Amino acid sequence: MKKNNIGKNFSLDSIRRLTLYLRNLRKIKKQGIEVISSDKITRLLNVTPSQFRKDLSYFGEFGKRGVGYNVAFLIEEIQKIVGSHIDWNIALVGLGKLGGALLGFEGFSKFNIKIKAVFDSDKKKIGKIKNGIMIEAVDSLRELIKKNKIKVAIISTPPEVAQNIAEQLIDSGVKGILNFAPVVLKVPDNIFVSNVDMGCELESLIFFVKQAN
Amino acid sequence: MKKNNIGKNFSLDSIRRLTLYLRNLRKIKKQGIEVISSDKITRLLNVTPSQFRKDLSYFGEFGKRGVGYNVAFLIEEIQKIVGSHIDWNIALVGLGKLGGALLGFEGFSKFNIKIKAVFDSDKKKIGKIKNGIMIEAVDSLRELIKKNKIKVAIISTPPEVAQNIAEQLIDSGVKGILNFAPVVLKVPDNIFVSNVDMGCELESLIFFVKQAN
DNA sequence: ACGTGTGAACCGATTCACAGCA
DNA sequence: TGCTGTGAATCGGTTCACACGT
Repeated sequence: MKKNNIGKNFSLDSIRRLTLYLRNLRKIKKQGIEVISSDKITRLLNVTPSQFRKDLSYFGEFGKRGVGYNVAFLIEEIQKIVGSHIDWNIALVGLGKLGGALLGFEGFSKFNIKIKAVFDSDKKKIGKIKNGIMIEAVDSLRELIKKNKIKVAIISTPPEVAQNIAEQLIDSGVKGILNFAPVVLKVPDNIFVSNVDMGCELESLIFFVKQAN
Repeated sequence: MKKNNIGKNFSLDSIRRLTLYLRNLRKIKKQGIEVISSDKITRLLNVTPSQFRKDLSYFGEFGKRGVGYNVAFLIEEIQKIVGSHIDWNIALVGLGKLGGALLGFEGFSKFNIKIKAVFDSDKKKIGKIKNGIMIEAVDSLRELIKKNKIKVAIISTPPEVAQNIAEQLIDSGVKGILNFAPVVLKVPDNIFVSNVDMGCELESLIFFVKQAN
């Protein structure tokens, strides 16, 4: 039995898939299914059974040979692995259209992610309350990030200011950034950045569609 | 000299990077820089020089040995490769907060991507004009997608209806889907789907932040 | 017999290192 | 000399195939 060989072999994609499994296991549980095999669950997910098993094997043994996985148990265990059994507070910087959409996005709460602080530079917005949370001035970003010990933030600002915001965030203790601004952020090695670049995404999709005629 | 060995070795990521190069080359051009080496440009992009050169090599020879790349020329050539020298019409299905943000997203126009049709099922929205485009009923999706010969669509609907919408789109000739709904779409092999799953993205980011303490 | 867990084989993408040309 | 273009080497992630436990 191997346990917690963290940092060994698993990739970012393994973890992304774990979160995907988690969401789908919850669906499966709601349907009243109590035990499921790697074969059955992965048919819904565009993942191979062996990849599912391998992803889990990095963190322990959760199944029963000859039987499959107990759905409720596996949900618990994956939650422990990815950490979504505990609330996690994040910040959102830039409350334009996209920021507003992210603030209202229900998908985060499924993972116990709470947007705890929201920042914008527009004086018309500052001080107002949206989705039950007060919009703060970017000027108070450092102070509030530190005070709330926030470690993860979303950047949905215009591209021109994204690098500067990133630096302020990192300076205040943030270790992970989900970046929606279409720029490549320059950050130290110990900071995790995940980019969602919708323009590039769509453009490369169009490329493949053209290729295929 | 090798040319147009399309379908040979390049990956989805190669193409994504090409679109990234394109955007950054435009910035570089604006700064008045006329010639740039793979080494200089990739310093800004978290890409290695050899990867930059390899990505381009799949499509031709665009640089001068001992010199570098002519910025304006390279922009032209990459535009030809990814196809953003010609307007490309897409559809948007689901005009919630996220859909609204996408409709107003300026990043698409840089790649000459135009949202040509917008659909929603909310009767209060149908018939209204937003960002200069009329919101259509989902009931007329098939008809309008066919009529406008739209090949690429964005799904930003609630997860429950995403699969059904995808099927309608594919049925009407759509070959590529950018999916924001947090579900795994089941589609035929010849259809390209790119998923943007913000919940999973953020959750896996949190995982790595936790790991690192 | 059945499905997991996992080392080994495989495969594809990245990086290396150098030949080739300005 | 300097930097590109690219075959070869390397690296890492996925899949295979089977031993193992139930």
